[in-house]
Amino acid sequence: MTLTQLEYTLAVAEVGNFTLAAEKCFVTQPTLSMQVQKLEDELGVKLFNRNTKPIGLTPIGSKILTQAKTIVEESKRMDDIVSMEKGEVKGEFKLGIIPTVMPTLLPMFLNNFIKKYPKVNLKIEDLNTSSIEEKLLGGRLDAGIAATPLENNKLIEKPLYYEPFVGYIPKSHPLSNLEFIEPIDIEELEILVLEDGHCFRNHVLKLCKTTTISKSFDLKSGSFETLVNLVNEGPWITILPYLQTLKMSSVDKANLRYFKDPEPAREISIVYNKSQLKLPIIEALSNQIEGIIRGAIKFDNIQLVAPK
Amino acid sequence: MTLTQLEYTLAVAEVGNFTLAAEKCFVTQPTLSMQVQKLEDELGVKLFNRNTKPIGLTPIGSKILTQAKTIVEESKRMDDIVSMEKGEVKGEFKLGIIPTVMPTLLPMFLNNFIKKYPKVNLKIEDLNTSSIEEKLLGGRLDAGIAATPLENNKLIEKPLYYEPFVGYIPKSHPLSNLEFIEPIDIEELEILVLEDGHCFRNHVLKLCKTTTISKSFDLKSGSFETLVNLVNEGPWITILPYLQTLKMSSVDKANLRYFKDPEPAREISIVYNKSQLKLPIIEALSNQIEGIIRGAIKFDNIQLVAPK
DNA sequence: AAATTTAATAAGAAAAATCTATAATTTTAA
DNA sequence: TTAAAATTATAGATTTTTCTTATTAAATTT
Repeated sequence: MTLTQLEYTLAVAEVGNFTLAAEKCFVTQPTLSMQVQKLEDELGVKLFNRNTKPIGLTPIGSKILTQAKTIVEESKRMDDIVSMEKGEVKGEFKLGIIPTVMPTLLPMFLNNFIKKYPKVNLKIEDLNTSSIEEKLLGGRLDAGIAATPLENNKLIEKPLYYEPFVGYIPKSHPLSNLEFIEPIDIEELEILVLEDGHCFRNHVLKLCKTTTISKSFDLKSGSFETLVNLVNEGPWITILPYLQTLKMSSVDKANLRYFKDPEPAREISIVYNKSQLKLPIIEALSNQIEGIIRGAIKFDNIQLVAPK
Repeated sequence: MTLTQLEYTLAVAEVGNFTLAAEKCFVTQPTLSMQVQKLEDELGVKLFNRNTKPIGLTPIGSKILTQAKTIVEESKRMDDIVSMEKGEVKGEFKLGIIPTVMPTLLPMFLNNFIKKYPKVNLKIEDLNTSSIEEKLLGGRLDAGIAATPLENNKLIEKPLYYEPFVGYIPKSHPLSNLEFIEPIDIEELEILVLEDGHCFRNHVLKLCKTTTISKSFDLKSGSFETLVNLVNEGPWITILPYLQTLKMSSVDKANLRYFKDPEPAREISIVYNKSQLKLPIIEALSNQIEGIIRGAIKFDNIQLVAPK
C-alpha cells in the first residue's frame, strides 16, 4: 500500500470515473487503473463496482476509502508542519468569511496578499458564522473571518478591526435632521435588516434592543445594496457596517448619519483552531489586513456590540 | 514522501541507530540511510542529529516524527478494516489483563487460542484497570480484561464470567469452624488485602463494608501467594478469587471457606473501544474464554460486588 | 448496428528502490 | 595517541516498480 495508490483511489471515488481521475492526478488512465488494481489485490477486496454508471464504491470500499482519506489528509499535514516550523508562508489555505464582511474586505487585501505571498494557495468561501465554527473544528477550514466574540473555547480569536455601525436615513425621514443619531432614536418597526442567518442582523436587533421584527412584509435579502435601494423608496431606515459605506455614490452618502460617541461597532476577528498549524499564514494575513484597515477606519471611541 | 520512508525514519528514531534500524526493517543499511535522506531532502529539513551517541532528533524532527507515527498508525488500520469486514481473525492484537486475573485465566486459554488462530499476533500485558481504560481510549490497546462495571460510557463491556470470592481461613482462626461464611463475620482488622492499585482490593474492602485498613504493619504485595503464606503464619484471614483456589495444594484447600448463598462475586469482562475494529478477534477470544470458564465455574446464585 | 466512451491488458521505457562494495567518519580500546 | 572497530555515507550495478504508448474489450450512446 502506497500513498500514491490511496490518492488515485480517492480520485476515482471523487469523480466516479477512471479516465477523469487519471487526468486529475496527472497520470495516464492505465497507470491509475493499475495502481487501483494493485491496492485491491493487496487488500484482497474489490473497492469499486465498475458496472454502475458513475463508478460506485462497494460497501467495504467505502469504509476503506474513509480510512484512505484520513491517511492522505494526515500525510498532507507534513508539509504544514515543516512550513510552520520554518515560518514559511506557503501551502493551501482555506479561509471562510462571513457574507457581510466578504464584499468589502476581500477587495481591500486580496490582490496585495497574493502578490506578496505567491506560494500561498488561498481558497476563499463565504460561510456564515456557525458554518465557520463547525468547519474549523472539523479541520475543513484553516481560518475564518467573523464577528466576535464567539464564546467558543476551542477556537482562538485574534481581533482584526472594529467596524462602527452607520445609519442610513433618507431625507424624507424625521431622523434625517439630526447630525448624530443614537440607538434609542430607532424604532424597531421602521428598520430594515438582513435575512435570518446573518450575524449582522443580530447586531442590529441587539443595538435597537428589540428581539423580533414584525412588519407588514417579510424581507429575505442578504445584500446591503437591496436594503439601501428599498430604504430610498420607502418610509424606512437601515443600519450599515462602516466599510460598506465607503464605496457608496455621493448621493447615497448624503443619507448617512453617524452614531453619537461612543459609536456602536462590531469586532471582526480572524478565528482559527487551537492546533495552530498554518500560523505563519494566519499571521501574514492578519498583519496585512490590520495594515490596510488602519488606513480605512479611524476608531476613537467605540462601544462593542456582541454578535450572539 | 512514501509510507516506507516514514517507517524507516520511525525505526531510526526508535533504536537510535541506522544499522539496527535497517535490520529491524529487513533492508540493508544503505537502503535505509538513502530513504531517510530522501525524506529529509524532500521536506527540506534535517530530522536527525547524527553527532550524538544514540542518534537524536532535531527539534523539528521530533514534530515530524510525531506526525509520521500517526500516519503510519492510520495506515496500519487499513488491514484491520479489511479483516473486520471479512470477519477474519488475524493481525496484531494488544490485550491488557489485570494482575489478579492474568495468572489464573491466561494459562487456561492461551495455548488453545494461539493454536486455533495462528494468524493472530497476540501482545499481552498486565495492566491495572485505569491503565487499561486509558490505553483503550488512546488506541494503544485493542481490548482489556478487567473487573466490571467500569462505568465508562466510551468503552464497551462484554461480561465473560462471574468469579465468586472465597475465604481463606487457617484452622487457628475461630471462623474456621463455620461451614459457610458471611461478609458480616469478617472484621476489617483481621483481613489481609492486596496493595493499593488492585481493584480486587476494592472488592474485598467493599464486601466487608470498610473503607480503610489500619493495621500494625503495612503490606505491599500484589501476589495472592504471599497473602496465603502470611495467613498461614499469623492470626489473619484473607479472601481469594475462585480461580485462584483451583491450583492450590490440598493442605491449603482445607482452609477454604465458601460464602453462604448468594455468593459474592466479581464480574470479569472483556472491554474494548467503541470503534469496534478487531471485533472478529474480540469475539473469537471471548467465545474461547467463555467456553473454558463454563467448565471451571458453576455459578448458580451470585451477588455482584462492584470494583469501584 | 455503428460510433463513441470508458476500462483493462500488454509490452517497453523511465524512474525508483534496493543491493554489494567501499569510502569516510566516529567511537572504542590499546 | 594510534590502531581497531563500529557506524554512516557514497557509488555503481541490479532489481523492482511505476509509468507510458498502443491496443483490446466492454459498455454506452446515437
